Amino acid sequence: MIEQLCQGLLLSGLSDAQLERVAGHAAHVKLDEGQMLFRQGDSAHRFYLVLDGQIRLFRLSPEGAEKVLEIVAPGQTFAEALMFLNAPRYPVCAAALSPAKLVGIDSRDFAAMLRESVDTCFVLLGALSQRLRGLIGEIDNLTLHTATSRMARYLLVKLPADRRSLTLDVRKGVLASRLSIKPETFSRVEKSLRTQGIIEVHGSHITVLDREALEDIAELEVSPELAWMPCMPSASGRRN
Amino acid sequence: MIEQLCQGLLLSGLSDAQLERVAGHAAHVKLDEGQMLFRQGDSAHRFYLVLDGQIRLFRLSPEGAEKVLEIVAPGQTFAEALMFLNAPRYPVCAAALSPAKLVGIDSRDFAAMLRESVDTCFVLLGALSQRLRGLIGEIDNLTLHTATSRMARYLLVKLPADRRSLTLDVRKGVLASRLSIKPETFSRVEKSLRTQGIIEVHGSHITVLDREALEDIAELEVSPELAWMPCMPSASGRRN
DNA sequence: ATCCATGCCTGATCCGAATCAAGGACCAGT
DNA sequence: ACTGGTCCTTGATTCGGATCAGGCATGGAT
Repeated sequence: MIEQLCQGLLLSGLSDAQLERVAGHAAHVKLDEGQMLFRQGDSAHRFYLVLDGQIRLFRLSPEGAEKVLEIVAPGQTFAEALMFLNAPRYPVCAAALSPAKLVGIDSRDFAAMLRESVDTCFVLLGALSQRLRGLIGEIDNLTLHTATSRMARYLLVKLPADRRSLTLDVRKGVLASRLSIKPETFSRVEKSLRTQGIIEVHGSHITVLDREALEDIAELEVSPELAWMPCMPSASGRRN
Repeated sequence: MIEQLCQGLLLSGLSDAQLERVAGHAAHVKLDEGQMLFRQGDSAHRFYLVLDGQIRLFRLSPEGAEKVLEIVAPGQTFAEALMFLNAPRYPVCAAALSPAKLVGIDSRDFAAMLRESVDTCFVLLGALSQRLRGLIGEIDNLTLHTATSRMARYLLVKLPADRRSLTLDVRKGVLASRLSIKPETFSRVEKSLRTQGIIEVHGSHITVLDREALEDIAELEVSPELAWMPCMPSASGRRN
C-alpha cells in the first residue's frame, strides 16, 4: 500500500510515518469499465489516487447532457481540493473509462496530517495552482477559439515534442466531449484536417504531417505581440 | 497599511507580526479608470488586494478578442495562486474598471511567511479550492447552458436573498463579456426577459418580477434527480 | 447650446456547430 | 459465418448567437 501511495506525485514528498498514517484510513477501490465512482452532488469524504486505468470526470446537466472535464491517468490524484471546503460535495461525476484500480484517501485524516507538514501544503498549493491555470486555459479555449482550434491545440499538447505521431488514449467520442465538441463535428473537423494534408489518421493513431499549419490553426499566443497591443482603457467587448 | 491589509479576508487571520512582515514589501498602487495593472504573459512577482474600485480580469486572444473572467471587488485578492508556480506569469490581463486603489504584495515574501503559518496555508487552500469550484461552474455554464440561462443564473446569484431587485455594478457591455455574450445578444436576452414579464429594467437597476420563471430558465441542478439517473456505463457523448 | 464620443438598442444577415437521420465499420458472443 | 451492439462517419437541415449596420440617448468638453 505504501509503495502504491508513493506513485502519487502529490504524496511522494511525505515521510514514511506520514505515509503510514495516510495508509491507515485509505481503501483500495476497483472499478469495472464504465462503473461510477461518485456523482456530482454526493458528499465528499475522500479523494482518490489512480493506480491503474483511466477515470473520466464529467459534469451532468439537468437534461442529461454531459461534458467531460478531465481524464485522469495513473499516478494522478483528483478531488483533493474539496478537503478544504466546509460541506464538501463533488462538483463532478467520476466513472471508469477502463477497468481501474485506485486508492481512496480519507480527507479528514489527510488534512490532519497536512497540518504537520508545511512542505506538503506547498506541494498541494502548487498542484491546485496548476489546475487553476489549466481551467483558465480551458475557458479561454471555449470562449476565444473554435472547435477546430481546440482540436489542433489538443493534438499539439499530446504530441511528443520530437515525434510526429501519437495514439489517442481514449475513444473519439470521449475526446470530443473533453473538447466540448459533438462526435459528429469531431469527425468532420478530423476529416477537414485530413483533406488539408495536415494530419493522417489510422484508427486512433494520428500522424501530424504539417506541424506549422496545425500551430497556425491552434491560434497560439505570441508573447511579444502583447507588448504592442493598444489595450484601450475600459474598452468594451468589441469581439468578445 | 496594516489595517488595510486586514480588509483582505485572506489575510485577516494573520498575526500582527506576520502582517507587519507582509507590509514590509507591500506597495500601494493607484489606477485610473481603464488603466492596465498587468498583462497576460507578464512575469508575476506579486499578487494584489483590492482596497477600492473594481478590477477587471480578462483574457486576450491573439486576434484581440477579449473575455472577462472575473470582476474583483474591494476586499478580495487575486493572482495569489501564481506564488506556487516555478516561473510564474500572469495568465490574464488586469485593468481597472473604475479608479482603484490596491496593495501589491510580494509573492516571495508572502510565501516565506506562509511557511511559518500552517493555518494561513489552510485559508489559502480553502480560497483556491473555492475558486476551482467556481471555474468548474463557469465551464459548466459555457458548455451545458445557453446565453439566456447564464444571464438568469447571474441575476439569481446577484439577487439579494430576500429582495426582489438589484443594481448592476458594472456596465452592461462588461457584464456581457463576463457571461461570454456579445453586447447585442445581451441586449436581446434582456429584452426577451422583459417582454416575458420576468424582469423589469431601468438603466442598471433590475427588478425580478417572477423568480420562479427565472429559476426555470436558469436550469438549476435538482439534486435528488441525480439519484434516479441511469448514467449508462461508458456512455459516449450522446448530448455533449 | 452644440458637438462628439461612448454605451446601448434594434434589425438583417451570416456562420459555426448542433441536431436529425442513415450508413458503414468493427467488434464480442452465439 | 452470422448476429446484434457500439462507435464512427457522412449528409441535410436547423438553430443559437455573432457579425454588420444603423439609430438613439446620455454626458462631458468646448
